[in-house]
Amino acid sequence: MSPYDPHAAQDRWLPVWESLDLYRAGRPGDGRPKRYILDMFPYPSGDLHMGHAEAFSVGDVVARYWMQHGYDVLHPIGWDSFGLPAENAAIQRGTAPADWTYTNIATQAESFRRFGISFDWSRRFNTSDPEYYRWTQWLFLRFYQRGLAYRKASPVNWCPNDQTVLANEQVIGGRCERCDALVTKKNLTQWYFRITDYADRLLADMAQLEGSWPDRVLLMQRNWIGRSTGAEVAFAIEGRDEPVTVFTTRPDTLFGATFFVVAADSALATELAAGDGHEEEFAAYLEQVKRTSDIERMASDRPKTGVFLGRYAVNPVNGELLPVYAADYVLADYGTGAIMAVPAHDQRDLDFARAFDLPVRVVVDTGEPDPAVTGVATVGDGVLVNSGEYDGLVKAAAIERITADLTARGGGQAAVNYRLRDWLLSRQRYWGCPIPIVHCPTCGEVPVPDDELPVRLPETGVDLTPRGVAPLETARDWVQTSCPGCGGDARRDADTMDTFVDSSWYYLRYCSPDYTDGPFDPAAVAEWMPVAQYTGGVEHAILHLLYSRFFTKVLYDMGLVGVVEPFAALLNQGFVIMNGSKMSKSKGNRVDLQAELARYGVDAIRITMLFAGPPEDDIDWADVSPAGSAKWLARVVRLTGDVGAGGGPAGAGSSGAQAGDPAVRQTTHRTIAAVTTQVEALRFNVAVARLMELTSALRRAIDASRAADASRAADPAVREGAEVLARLLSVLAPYTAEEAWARLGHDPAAGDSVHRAGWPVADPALVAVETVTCVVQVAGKVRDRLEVPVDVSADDLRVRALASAAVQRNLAGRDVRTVVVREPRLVNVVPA
RNA sequence: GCGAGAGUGGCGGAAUGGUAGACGCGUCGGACUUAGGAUCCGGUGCCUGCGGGCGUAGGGGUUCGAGUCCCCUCUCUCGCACCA
Repeated sequence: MSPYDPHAAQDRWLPVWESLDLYRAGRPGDGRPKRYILDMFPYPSGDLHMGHAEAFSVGDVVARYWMQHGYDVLHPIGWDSFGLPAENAAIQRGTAPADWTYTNIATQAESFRRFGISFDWSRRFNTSDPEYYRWTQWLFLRFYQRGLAYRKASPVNWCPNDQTVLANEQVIGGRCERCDALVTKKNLTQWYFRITDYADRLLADMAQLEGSWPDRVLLMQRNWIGRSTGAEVAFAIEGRDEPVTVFTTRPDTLFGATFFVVAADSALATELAAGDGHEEEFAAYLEQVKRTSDIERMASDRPKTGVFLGRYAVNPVNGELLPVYAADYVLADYGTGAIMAVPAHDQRDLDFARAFDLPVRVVVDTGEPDPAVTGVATVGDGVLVNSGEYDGLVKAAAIERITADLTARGGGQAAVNYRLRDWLLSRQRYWGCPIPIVHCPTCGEVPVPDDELPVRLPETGVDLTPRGVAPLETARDWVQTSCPGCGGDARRDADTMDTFVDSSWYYLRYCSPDYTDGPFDPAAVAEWMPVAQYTGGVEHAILHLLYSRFFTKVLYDMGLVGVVEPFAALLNQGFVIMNGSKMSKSKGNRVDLQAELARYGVDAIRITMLFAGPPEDDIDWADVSPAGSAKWLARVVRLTGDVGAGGGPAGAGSSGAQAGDPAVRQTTHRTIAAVTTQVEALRFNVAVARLMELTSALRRAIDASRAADASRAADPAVREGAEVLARLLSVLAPYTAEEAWARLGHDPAAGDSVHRAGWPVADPALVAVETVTCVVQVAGKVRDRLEVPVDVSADDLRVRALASAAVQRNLAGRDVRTVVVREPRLVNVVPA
C-alpha cells in the first residue's frame, strides 16, 4: 500500500464530496431533526488566516458530528462584506470597493472549499449584495415605524482617522475599535437605534443563556448594560422655575448632600452659569474641559476640577441650600447630567469636596473613621445619623423609607438607570448600507417606500476621500431625488449604516437566502432557529452579540421570529498566536496558513488546532506540532491499509454477535463512548487523545497477530476498530478519514463515503468493565493496588486490603482506627 | 481602583473530592538502515540507601482522603474605567 500523501487525498476526495452534495440542508421532505450550527461569518479582508482555520475547524467538528448523528444540519457560510477596509483599499489602489471586496471573497471561498468545511454553499450570500441590503433597509424602516430608529443631535464619538462617528461599543479604552486612533467628541445629528428600550429584556433573557454561553460574556454584557436602581430626586434651584432631577443609588444619604454638581458640558450648566457674574469663569472652564481628551478624562485618579456657578439648589429633605458647581466628573449623558454630592459616602464627591473645601457630613455610621479626616469615603452598610426622623435605620430600610416618602410628597420616585446608551448606527463612509430615508424641506424625514428598495449605492460619481461628511453627498445625481410624500425636490440621507446592522440579522437570512417576500421566510426561521451552537471570537462579546440579541427581540415583537434569543449556545474560540504574542506584520511573527497547509495538509493543521488544548484557549503555534499531527494521521491510514478491504464491513453497534479479540472490541467501544462524550463537551483535544490510543491499540493487535501467524487475515475485531476509527475521525480530519475508509474497502465515489457512515454506537456490554484496579491506601497514601471484580463487595474488599503485605508493612503494628471502603476503586486504611 | 478568571513536568495539556501528570511535543536509549531531521520499539516529574521520600504558585483550613472545596498572600490574563 502506498504511503499517505495528504495532498493527493485532498485532490481525490474533494470532487467526490462535491458530486455527492453531502452538506445540503433543508431538502424538501427531509424529515430528519434539524440543527443549526453557525460560525461567525468572515470579513473579506484578504485570504483566510490561522485564526479562521481554528474557528472554522471547531465549528466544522460540531456540524459534522450532528450530521453523522442523522441530523439535517444547517451549516451555512457568507460574507460580512460591507466595511471600511474596502474603502481604504479603494482609495489607496484606485479600485472600486466592490471589486476589492468580491475578489477577496472569491479567494476566501476557494480556500474554505479546499479546507473541506462542511458548508452548504447553496445558501451563500454577502451583506453587500443588493438582494441582501434591500432587506437591511426594509428592517431599518420597520424599526423606524416602531419608533426604534430616530435622529438626534448629541456629542458623539468621532474617529479622526476613519473620519466617521462610532457607537459606544466601538470605542475600546478611548480608542477606535477598528484603527486604534484616539477618539474625540463632536456634536452631530445622527441616527440611533433605541436599544435602551430593550435593556431590561437584554438583561433578563440572559437567564436562558446561563450555562450555555461563557460566563464571562454574560458578565461583560451585564456590566455593559449596567443596570442600577435607586431614586430620582427633584431639587429646586433658586431662581429657576423648573426643579432639576438627579439620579442617585443612595437616597439614604440625602441628608449628607453638601453640594450639587452639573456636568460642565451639559446645556443645564450653560444655562445656570448665565447672568450672575460667573459666566466668564464657566466659559473658560468649559473650554478647558473641551480640550481635555477622553484618555485624560478617563484617568480616574485625575484631580477633580470644576467651577462654582453662584447658584444654590434646595435639598428637598431638609431645605438646606447646596452650592451648585459645574464639573467634568459628572457625565452629561448618564442619568440627568446632574448629581447631589454626598462626600462622606462617595469617593468622587469626597475628592471634589476636599479640593474645594466643602463640608463633609457623615449620615451613615459604618463604624469606620471619619472620611473628612481619612479622605476615604465610607460606602458600606450602617446606621443612619444626622438624618432627622430616619436616624437609626439601616441602609436598606432607609432607602426604602426615604424613597417612599419622596414619592408620597411628589419630590421623587424609585428609578432605574442604565449605563447602556442608544446604538449610534449612522456612518460617514461609502461602503455600507444606505439609510432609506429622504429629507424633504416640506415633509421632513420620509421613509423610502418598500417597493423602491433597495436604495442602491451609486457606483460612479462618488468621491471616497474621507472629509468628515458622507461621501455619498458628493454623488450629486444620487442625492438629488424627489420626496415620496409630496413629490417635491428632496435629498437622500447620505449616511450609511454601521456594518453591525448588517450582521445583526444574517443568521436569519441563511434560513431562506433566496426569499423575496421579506428578509426571511418565517416558516424557515421557525424550523431552524435558534442557532444550536454559535462559534466565534470573544471580541464580539458585546458588539455583535448584544446587537443581534436586540434585533431578535425586536423581530419577535414584530411577530417575525418565534424566539427571543438567537444563539442557544456560544463558544468563543481562542486566538492563534506566535511566540507568546499576537501575530502581526510589525512583529514579523506571522504564520502563513497557506504555507502550513501546503506543508502538512489540511487535516494535520485541523488536528493540530483541535489537539492543542480546549478550544477557548489561545494556541501558540510555537508550542504545537503539525508534524506530530501529520505523523499520527499517516499512522491511521497505514493501519487501515494493513487491515485492507477483506472481511466485509463489521459495523459497530449493528446487531448480532461480533467475532474477534474481546480486548480489542472493548477498547473500540470504550473509545466510541469516550469520544462521543468529549466531542459533545467540545473537548476535542481529549477526543483526539482517545483516538490516538485506539490507533496504538489496533496497531499492537495487528502486529501481534502477524507475529503469531503471518498468513492470518485481520482479526474481525481489528477491522471493526479500524472502521470505527475512520468514522470517529470523520468529524475531525475529514480527508484522512475518507482515505482510511476507502482503504478499508469502501467506495466513496459510489456513495459509500465515511461522511455518510453515521456515528458508531457503543455496545454497553463492551463499555462496562469486569475488573478494576483498586487502590489501597494507608493514611491516605497509596501503598498497594489490587485487581478486583467490578462488583466486589465492601466486606470482601476490606478483607483483601487488610491482607495486603504492603498494608501490613506500612501499618507497622499500629492498630487500625477505621477502614474507608469505596468499592470497587479505593480502600483507605486509617491507623490509630 | 472595581469586577471576573487562571496558576499542574522542559513545553501544550489530562484528571465525577478517591492511582496526579492521559495524549502529544521535546529529550534519552534501542531496532532497521550506506545514511537519516524517515519509520518502528522502549524510558522520561524530582530525590533515593530501591524500603521509600517529596511533588499541582506560597501559607493555613475542612476531610479517612484536596490539583479539585473554604480563607489569606503572591503572580498573570481579561473586562470596565469618574456611570452618581
